[in-house]
Amino acid sequence: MTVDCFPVLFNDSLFDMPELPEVETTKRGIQPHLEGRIITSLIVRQPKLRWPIPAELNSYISNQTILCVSRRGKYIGIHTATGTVIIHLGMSGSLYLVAAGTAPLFHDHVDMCLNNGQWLRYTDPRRFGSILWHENTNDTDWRTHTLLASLGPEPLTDEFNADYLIKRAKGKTQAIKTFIMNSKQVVGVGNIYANEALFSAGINPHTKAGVIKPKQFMLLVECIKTVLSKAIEQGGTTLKDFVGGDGKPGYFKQSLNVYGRAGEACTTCSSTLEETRLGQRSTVFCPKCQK
DNA sequence: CGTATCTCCTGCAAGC
DNA sequence: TGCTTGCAGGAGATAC
Repeated sequence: MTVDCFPVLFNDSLFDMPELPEVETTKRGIQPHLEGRIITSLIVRQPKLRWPIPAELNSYISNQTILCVSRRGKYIGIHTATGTVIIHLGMSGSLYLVAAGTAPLFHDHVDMCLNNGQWLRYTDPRRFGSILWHENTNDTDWRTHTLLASLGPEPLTDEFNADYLIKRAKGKTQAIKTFIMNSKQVVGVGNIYANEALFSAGINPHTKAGVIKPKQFMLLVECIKTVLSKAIEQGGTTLKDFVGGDGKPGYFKQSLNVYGRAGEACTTCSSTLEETRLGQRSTVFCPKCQK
């Protein structure tokens, strides 16, 4: 049996959490298997995701050729001539290719059947993800969809720089951590990487965004770019172990300095890392290194 | 308008 | 051992 499988899977026995690097890795992984293929049908076993999968989606995309696959923030777009399938992985979603007919497990909610004997399988235990449809019109593309229209810049582009962030932060009383996690300011900075970037930049997560100095913003921007691009290079990370198709566990987790290390020693100064809550999110920082 | 809180869901861990 | 409870989190919805 030939299983031309996308070689990156999450270990489903462990908690996993797609952040921007995982989404980018997923997009890169599935892209070559999808582009140019024809969608023969869509099998929906569980339509109840964050929003219902459109009931007519199968009829919209059947017999359509996949023109390209793209990413905006944590959204993946699968583009056809008539519109775009918009997929968000939520907190526990994953996408990978299986051989046609592969028996689904309980959380394998959707299969997009292709004309080459492969199915793009969507798995999502917590069902926080979404699969939506944006129909093409004359003057719009998928980025004008309600969920994408007001997204901030991509963190790894030049558009995301210190000048931009300084302007956006001016007068803001919001904590810097929740500020950079707001997708209207910049997309793709999830909880893990927000914690890590603020540690690298030496900024206390509680600091009001508006009082941060330009030089600190320059450093913060660099740290965000570095932490995200490193993770992408390494094929993404997860909260626990990340398993590649070659069977080797991921190793980026081992380079996390603060996330998941509350009560442990700071890698820089050996102080005990503290944990607090910010915006209902676990926040870990070094009280000595991050002022 | 800006900001904080609530909410969806399930798997896992801790506590009894 | 088996039950209950709490927690984790992306990001839109809701409430100030």
